[in-house]
This record gives sequence, C-alpha cells and structure tokens, in this order.
Amino acid sequence: MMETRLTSLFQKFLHKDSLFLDKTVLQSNYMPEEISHRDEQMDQIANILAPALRGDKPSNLFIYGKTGSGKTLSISFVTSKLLEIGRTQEVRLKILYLNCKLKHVADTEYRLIAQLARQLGKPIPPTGLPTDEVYNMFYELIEKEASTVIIVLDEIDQLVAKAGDGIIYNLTRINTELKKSTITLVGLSNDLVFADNLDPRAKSSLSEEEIVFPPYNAMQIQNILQQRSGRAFKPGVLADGVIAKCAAYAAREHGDARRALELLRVSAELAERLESPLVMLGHVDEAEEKIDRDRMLEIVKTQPKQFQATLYSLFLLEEKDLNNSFTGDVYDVYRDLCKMIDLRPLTQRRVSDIIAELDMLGIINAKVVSKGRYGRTRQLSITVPDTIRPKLIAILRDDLGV
DNA sequence: CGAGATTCATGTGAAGTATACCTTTAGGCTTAA
DNA sequence: AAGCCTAAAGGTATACTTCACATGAATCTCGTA
Repeated sequence: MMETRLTSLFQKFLHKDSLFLDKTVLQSNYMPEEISHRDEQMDQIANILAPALRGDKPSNLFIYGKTGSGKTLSISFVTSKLLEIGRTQEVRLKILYLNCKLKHVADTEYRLIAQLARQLGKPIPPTGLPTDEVYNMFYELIEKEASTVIIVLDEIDQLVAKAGDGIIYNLTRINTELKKSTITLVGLSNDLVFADNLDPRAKSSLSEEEIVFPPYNAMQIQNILQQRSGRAFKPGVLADGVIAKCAAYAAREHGDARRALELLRVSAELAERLESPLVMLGHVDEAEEKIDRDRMLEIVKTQPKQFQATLYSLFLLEEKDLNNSFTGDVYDVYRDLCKMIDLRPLTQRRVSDIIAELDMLGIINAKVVSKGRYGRTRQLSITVPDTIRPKLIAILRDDLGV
C-alpha cells in the first residue's frame, strides 16, 4: 500500500518536468565565469596580490563589505585565477581559505591554526597539543611549501570577537621567521567598524591595503539575477516581474545579492512543489518568509542543549510576562526547567555568557540597562517573527523533551 | 533642595577545575638470533 | 637483544565554575539655604 504510493510519488517526480535547468547556478557557492559590477574591486585585489606571481610577498589586505556584496566571490575568483596563472608560470603559490564563523572549527586561536595546518595536509588533533606546538607545526608546513602563501580569513571579525586580536599579530609575525616562504593575510569582514576596535599593531599589519565593497543597488542585483537565471531556468518559466521583485527585496536589505539569489531559487522550488508551471510573484513572498524561517529554525536546532534550554526559558517567561525579561528571571525559570528535564544546571555566570551568545546569533536582543536602585541587568526580548514562533517553540520542546 | 553616598542585581574579568584528548615513556611481552 | 604493544604519566585546550570587583542610575542621607 505504502509502497505503491511512494513509488507513484517518485514516478511522478521523475516525469514532472522541472523548472530548473541547473539549480547549482543559483547556489551561493557557484562560481560564475563573469562577475558583474565588481570590476574595480577585483582589479584592486588583483593588483595587490599580483606580486605573488613573481614570488614576492603581496601586502596584507583587508576587505570590508556587507553580506552579499561579493567579497567572498571576488576573492575566490581572483585567487583561483592567480593560481591558474601561477601554475603556468611555475610559481610556487598556495591559497588557504577559511571561514572563521564556523563554530568548533575556527573560533579559537588553536582551532584556527590547526585548521590551516590541516588544509596543508597535516592532521592535527582537536585538543591536547600546546598552541605553540601547533604554531610550530604550521610554521614547518609553510616553510616546507617554500612558496608564497595567501591566507584568506572570511568573517574575521567573528574570530577576533571570540578569540582576541593577538592571532592576527601572531600570524603576521611568523613572516619574520620564515626563510623560504611568505604569508599574506587577507581578512574579510562585514563589520565596518571592526578595525577601529582592533589593537593598533594588529590593525596596521592587517590593513596594509584596504578595499571597500559597496552594496549592490537594485539595478545591479537585477542584472545579476538576469544573467544567472538564463542558465538556471528553462526559458519562460519566470513570470513577469519576478526578478525585479527579488532584486527589490534584496536591495531593501543593503543590497544583499546572495539573498536575492536565494530568494529566486526558493521561489522556484516552491513553485515547483506546488506544480505551478510558472514562478509567480506570490511565490517570491512565500519564499521570503520561508528563508527567514528556515534560517532561524536551523540555527536554533543546531544549538547545544544548554543554549536551547536558556532560550526556551526566555520563551516561557515571555508567554506570561510580555516582553522585557531580565537575566535573573530567566535564570530562575531556567533552573526550574533544568530540574524538570533532568539537565545539569549551569551557573548564572555561564548562562549570562550564553545569553550574550544568543544575542550575537540574532535570536534574541539583549541590552544592558541600569534600573538604578534596583540594580543592573540585561533587558531581553526575542527577535523571532510571530509567524515562526510556534514552530520554533515546538522544536525546542522536542529537543529538550518537555 | 541638592550634592554626594548608598544600594541593588548582575555585568564582567581572572583564576581555578573537570573533562577529554594528546604525546611520551616505561614496563612487559614476543620474537629472532 | 631488539622490537612491539600497552598503560601510566605528564601535558594541553575547552567549557564551565568560583571568586571578586565594577557598574550606574534610582534612592537615601544630611548639610545648607
């Protein structure tokens, strides 16, 4: 019974014709062969990195730009070209790319260096070694490469926020010890004031050169979508104005091209699932909501138990007590919750840090307020749209076993 | 009445601890000469 | 005697706890007008 139903479902799926020609074109890791509206920035990057082709050390480079302004794409485009040419010229050249945002991958000094060393082909244990030891191993590896090494650190602001700016200094300092190789640091950040809070030494060494990526405007985004959709979709499956609408939505949020592409892709996926022959404007609205929802749910789902418990406590509190809970209240609820679900309660000190991290993730909003005679605390509110709140709470309940 | 002291709740920094994991080393066993 | 395996010893990073001090505006205190 079940079997035949599934079979027919799959059959139908196979025979239904897709709206897509090639969905990967719309995915964020897709590398187009032309990048529009970023010629100037790419030229700058290329100019700065070009000395690598002669075996010289390029200047360290610092790149600003909001999310979806093409930083990552441009740098990987330029570096891959650089590698390509380097190969024909027989120049020793190595590019390491690392996204510092990834939790438990590159959010401490040890893990960052370990991860870089792994990229050079040496397995490094997740813990146990002294950090200097890992530095030494990394140093040996670089030296063995005997080449110009360019290290791209994406979302470097996240790293510095968590692990301090000594890392930058340490990395650049290795250069003075290297004989046969050089290291060039390329930092990408979407926090525009990031460098201002940096240690002056770290700052001056990191931003020997600086490039700013301005956000795309609506026309440019439209143009990008136009180009990609030609490859991604079968002809004529997009209703009039779909692209314009995606572009407009994304431009509204500081010209985030990644978001625009995602919007377009998800719209089409929705249309396909609803068996619509065309992607309609309505699908874009639905997609907009779905993206936010999925992103938020994904974040919450992947948090550790203690984080979820803390968050759930805040939800519980908010249910009966409107907005604006304080740390102490949340902690009380959290304690009770822990007892209920048999979870070892953490100290308030730690929960305070967890709250700060949830704030960083953008799930909640925390503001330190002083209530005068009645102390000083954080004022907390949840920044989850009402539409996905029930679903989110359901996930928390499920994960926590409430 | 107003300046300064007090107060509260907890933010925040630093140091300490438990745990999980690493390398090194010493001891015990096997093996080959 | 040499080689190999295992377990203990000694060391580290990380997540968390403990300790202690910092914060900052509402409230209180008390001298002064």
